[in-house]
Amino acid sequence: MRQGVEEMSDPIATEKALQRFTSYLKSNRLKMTRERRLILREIFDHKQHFEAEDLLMRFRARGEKVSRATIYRTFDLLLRAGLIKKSDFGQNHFHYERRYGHRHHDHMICERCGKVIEFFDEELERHKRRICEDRSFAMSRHSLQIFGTCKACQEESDGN
Amino acid sequence: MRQGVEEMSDPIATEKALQRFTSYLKSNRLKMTRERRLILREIFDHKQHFEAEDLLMRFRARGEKVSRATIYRTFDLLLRAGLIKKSDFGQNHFHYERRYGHRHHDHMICERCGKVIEFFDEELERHKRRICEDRSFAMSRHSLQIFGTCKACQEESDGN
DNA sequence: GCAGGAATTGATACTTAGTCCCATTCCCAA
DNA sequence: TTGGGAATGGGACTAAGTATCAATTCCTGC
Repeated sequence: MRQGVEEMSDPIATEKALQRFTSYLKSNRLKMTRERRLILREIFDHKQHFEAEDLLMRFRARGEKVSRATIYRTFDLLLRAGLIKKSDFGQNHFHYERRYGHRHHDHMICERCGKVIEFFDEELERHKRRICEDRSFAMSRHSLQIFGTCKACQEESDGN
Repeated sequence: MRQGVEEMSDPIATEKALQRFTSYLKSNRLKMTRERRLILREIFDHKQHFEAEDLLMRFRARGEKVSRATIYRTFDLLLRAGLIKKSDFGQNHFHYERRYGHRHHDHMICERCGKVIEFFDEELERHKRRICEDRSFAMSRHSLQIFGTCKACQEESDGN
């Protein structure tokens, strides 16, 4: 399976995220540690989407000592700080994506090549809000995934 | 956590589902077995939503001999036959729901009491289709979950 | 109705993702 | 600079789901 969403990093965003994380920690009387800094940097300096195991492997490959437990614990903090987002792409583990400087969006997932396409549609958002209002449901978050076949894969199979 | 969606069974639907499953099996040169029948009946004679472990426990409680492996294997067949649907409600295991005689719908999940509210909105569906068309993405299925607090839970916390 | 081979099952071992535990180490405010 | 709470590592553990394989069941053709 090929991979998708290789959008690269922005060093300024990384610094801002780091600042935001530091202040989140401080305001909760938690500490900034070497490991937490490493994890945040690894996330914001690299591709948009990532997974826990994936990050662990990258650290190991570089000989950087960060344990699996710390990775999961830090993800949890980053989620609370609103710096990352957790989503389910239909596999048996979670996918994450960095969030700082990224507005909400939904996903299309190609079942053939695994590519993840982000999209945003204001009208769709309005609809979701309206549906909740109609039913007096207080929405905190939502998650929409559309599975199917991307354009490239459709063309590929047409060609054969 | 309280449970939601207790919509009860319709014996005619159960029989139709059984017929459909039998013909699906036949056309794939697979066999109808005691276990497969039991599982399908258990699903269609009971509540709309269910989980693998949940079903296993119910069989065990009744002294009915059906193994975990068979349950998962049968779920897979029922999915292929289009008789059940698999969804993710943000826990670390999958939830399923029967599908026969049920049109597509989305879910609201109350983060406080665990209730699952089904809803359907034609305009929202049209939107999803349009978004895919605009991007030449061939949608096969989609899944929308809205997380938040249901009306009852909101009122409960207002009262305190 | 029966035989026989393919399909299915159950039990258990295994895998994978993620969590728990706790002794040791690290951070940082005073 | 230091004291003590916070955090870490790493291994044990859990939970959901999958693989294996010998034993059993189904069902088609005779």
